[in-house]
Amino acid sequence: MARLPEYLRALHNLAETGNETVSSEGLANAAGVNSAKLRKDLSHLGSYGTRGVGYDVALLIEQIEYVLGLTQRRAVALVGVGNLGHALAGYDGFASRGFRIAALLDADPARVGEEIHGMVVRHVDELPQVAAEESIAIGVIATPASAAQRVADQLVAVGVTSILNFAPCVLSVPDGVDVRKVDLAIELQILSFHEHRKASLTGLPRTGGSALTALPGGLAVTEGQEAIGT
Amino acid sequence: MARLPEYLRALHNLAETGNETVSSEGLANAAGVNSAKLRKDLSHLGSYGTRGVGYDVALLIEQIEYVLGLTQRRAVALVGVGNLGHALAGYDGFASRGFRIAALLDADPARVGEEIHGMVVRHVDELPQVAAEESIAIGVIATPASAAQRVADQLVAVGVTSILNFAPCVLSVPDGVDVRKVDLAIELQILSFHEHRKASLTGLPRTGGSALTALPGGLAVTEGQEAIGT
DNA sequence: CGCGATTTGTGCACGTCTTCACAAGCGCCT
DNA sequence: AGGCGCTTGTGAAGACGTGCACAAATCGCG
Ligand SMILES: NC(=O)c1ccc[n+]([C@@H]2O[C@H](COP(=O)([O-])OP(=O)(O)OC[C@H]3O[C@@H](n4cnc5c(N)ncnc54)[C@H](O)[C@@H]3O)[C@@H](O)[C@H]2O)c1
Ligand SMILES: NC(=O)c1ccc[n+]([C@@H]2O[C@H](COP(=O)([O-])OP(=O)(O)OC[C@H]3O[C@@H](n4cnc5c(N)ncnc54)[C@H](O)[C@@H]3O)[C@@H](O)[C@H]2O)c1
Repeated sequence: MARLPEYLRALHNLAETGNETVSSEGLANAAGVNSAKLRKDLSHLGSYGTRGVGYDVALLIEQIEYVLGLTQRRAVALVGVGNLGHALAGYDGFASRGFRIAALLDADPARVGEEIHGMVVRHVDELPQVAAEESIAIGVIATPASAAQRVADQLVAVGVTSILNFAPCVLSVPDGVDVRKVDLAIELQILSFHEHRKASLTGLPRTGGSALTALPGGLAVTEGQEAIGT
Repeated sequence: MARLPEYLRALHNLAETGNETVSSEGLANAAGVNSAKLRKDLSHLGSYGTRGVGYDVALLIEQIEYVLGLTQRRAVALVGVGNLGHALAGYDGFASRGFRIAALLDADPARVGEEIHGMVVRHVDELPQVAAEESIAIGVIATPASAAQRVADQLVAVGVTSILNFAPCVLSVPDGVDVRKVDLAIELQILSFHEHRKASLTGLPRTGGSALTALPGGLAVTEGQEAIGT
């Protein structure tokens, strides 16, 4: 499930504060989900809880990390060392979560050779060599949208089967290749939508709203963390 | 729906390439979704298509932008002008998608006063004044996780009801406040999970796998763009 | 004017996810 | 040893999202 990483982070926090065990309710709170949901999720990866006690934090971390494939530190290739790429290259959250930036790549000759956080930027056409040197598990695309598809093709060509795409466009990849997208503008627009909806509700409490704003049941925006109680 | 922004982007692309109308299938392809799903989505905001012809691109853009509340350019306050904050501040995708960075805020005195892309960084404690100057619609948190909850509280205190959180932690906010989270590590871990699963399947084709890797029906990871055909 | 090609809008069925509620199990205390 | 409180694991029901398949509607053309 997509919630496993969330649980993992919460578990690490708990481990740091000295907790040995945690109840489903406690962990659910820390991860911001329903406790029944959490129990069902965990039950899917086997039974690692003790009734009356809870889950062993260390054991659970181990199990989740195994399921997520974090037992091996995966190599990440970052393509596009611009505005965003610089920030990503300097992000320590990679290393602390089981990943390692193995290469920085860019197409701009002016950028190639530049050293960022101890890593030298190489040209994107060197991708085959980079992949030969060490197995790239994940490719991160931080180029403009116009170049994203081409970069994706290059990544796929050297055997990368997982891509994280920051460019605002859809990528076409062969079967067996996973693509996940992070699009800032989409997130903002979803928030804007909610703002608009909230404004319509408070502003015109009785008109019923147009068919556009007051949709039947409200437009469901999936995956939202949405208004966790105080 | 959360897919509306995706449609909107595809529509803008189509408009730029001179298309007047688009069929549900065409737009679905451009947005990477099923055509039936797209039609159902669009039908929820009223009927703006013409049978036998398709949808009027310009009209549809207008309608979606209205639903998303993009008719007014919303002001965004960015809190935490560090590594990531700098990249965000320089991102032109804000402006081109209906948003405007109205303020840059940070707690570090060394950062306050710094000028980034024509905007001067102000202290986070000036948030009330900033909010008074102009109505902040959305707050973006790009601070370390340890400060995120505090910043969220400050944002809520000045009336912000939509928050985009880049810090890897769950935020507690009152009812009526929407929070969306972008967590890079989670995205990578989901990809890692798929990598692990793929490796298990090809490596041990017949063992059936442990209960951990070969879950019944496979673990569903929602929202994935996942392997769109060539 | 009528007909066929095309495309939308939607009823329906199916699978998935979510949540409640509770029995079964475990540990602790007496 | 037994009882009691707490917590897990799960069955069942409901809500929800998805996709198929088709009727209704529109346009262009003869
Ligand atoms: N800056 C942000 O905060 C931000 C936020 C969200 C999404 N994005 C998206 O991330 C992408 C990058 O944004 P940015 O602000 O860093 O842009 P940028 O222009 O600063 O950087 C893009 C980099 O990609 C390189 N590049 C171009 N074509 C390439 C190719 N074919 N192969 C390899 N490298 C290539 C360029 O040389 C440049 O260094 C854009 O698609 C943008 O929409 C940016
Ligand atoms: N850098 C990345 O690529 C990246 C990617 C994903 C997520 N993140 C997350 O984004 C957040 C920021 O990352 P970063 O690399 O920019 O870190 P950073 O340390 O470079 O920047 C953090 C900034 O927040 C400021 N800050 C600290 N406390 C504050 C407060 N109470 N109020 C206002 N400002 C405050 C600091 O002064 C600093 O300027 C972190 O939570 C990180 O996990 C970063």
